[in-house]
Amino acid sequence: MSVRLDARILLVDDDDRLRGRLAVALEDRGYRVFQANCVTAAMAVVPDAPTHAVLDLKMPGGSGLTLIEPLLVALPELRIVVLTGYGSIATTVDAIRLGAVNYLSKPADADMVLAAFVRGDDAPLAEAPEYDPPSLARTEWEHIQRVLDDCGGNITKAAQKLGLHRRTLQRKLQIWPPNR
Amino acid sequence: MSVRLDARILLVDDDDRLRGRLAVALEDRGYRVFQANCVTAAMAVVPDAPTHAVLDLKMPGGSGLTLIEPLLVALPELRIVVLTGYGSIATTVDAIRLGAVNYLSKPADADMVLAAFVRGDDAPLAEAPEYDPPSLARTEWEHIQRVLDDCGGNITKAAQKLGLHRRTLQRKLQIWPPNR
DNA sequence: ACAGAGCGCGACAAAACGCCGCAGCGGATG
DNA sequence: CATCCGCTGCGGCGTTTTGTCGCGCTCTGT
Repeated sequence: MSVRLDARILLVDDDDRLRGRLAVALEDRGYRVFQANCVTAAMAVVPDAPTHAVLDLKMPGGSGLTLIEPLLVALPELRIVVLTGYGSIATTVDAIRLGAVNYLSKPADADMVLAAFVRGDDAPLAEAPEYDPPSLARTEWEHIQRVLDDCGGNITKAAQKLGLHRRTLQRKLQIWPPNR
Repeated sequence: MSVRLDARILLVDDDDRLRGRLAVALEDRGYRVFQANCVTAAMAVVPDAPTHAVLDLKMPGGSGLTLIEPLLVALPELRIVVLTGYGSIATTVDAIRLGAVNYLSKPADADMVLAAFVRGDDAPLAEAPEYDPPSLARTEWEHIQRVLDDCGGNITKAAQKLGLHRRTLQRKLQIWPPNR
């Protein structure tokens, strides 16, 4: 199952570059895309009747969580996916309870976004315990990727947010890309 | 806001020790507690009309996720919290969509469980995502704690699941406990 | 009583890390 | 245009952390 081609997708993210990249990728796949960089701009797109929406959580004008309810009131059929820098259980709970169909952590490409919409479409799987604890190296890698993305690829900032030396982050990134 | 004292709490977990500890702690606080160690045993408690439930995800007889729907059909007012070894965004999404009110990662004590029920009671917060990226050391520590708990405190098993040496885990645990 | 599994810990080499400095490279700023 | 500023990539070096052995101890079960 996949997202139907006549879907109209609304992207809400204050990061112009990331949002732009995602928009292009989705348009390349044949979808109609609307963009907004803040909460108010997002509500202004309502008349265009989007069928799907990607909401960033961390925006200057307010969290994407606050958008979910009004959007669903205006467009009850809207399928919302929440996108955030580093996934947290707490915000996941809030997002889903508010009516989002899925939750993604950055970095997320177009295919991941579309897959997230789909998972919301079909019946809940309600299983797949997939219980192998992720290795320490794996969680470290994922967290580094998230923070790096959150810093817009700025290694220096990411390093200090992660609490390690710039040189060390540099070396980790140099050694690890093979796993990706 | 807190859980009312006449609540009847159902605990479903195959780990007898953990479940037992939680049961005692909840009973000490004055709550009526029912226990079950598998899916079928849990359904057998339905006639006792529990008002709240804590479901473990990883059980031999099947995932706690599969319990959510039938439990809610039988007891529509039931407030369900899902408890799991290491929190995953994917299972959180499934759990909440299936009707759970919250999601917890082990180790979780009685107060955390009760708080989780409450968060399900009041209106969704939908704000304050507290956006400070957790340091690498912090996420490492939390993940280690989860896996360690999942291995029942067995350092040897936890070490190999984490992909590092037993001696190394031992040293990390020796240096860090102050943070806990 | 004995085998098996874990734990705690010492020792030493290998690997990773913190830290300094230097050169190159765009983007502002005057 | 010259200049400053912040970021990157990289080499080197001393320090810290890991990996890997091995030993003795305790606990559990048949």
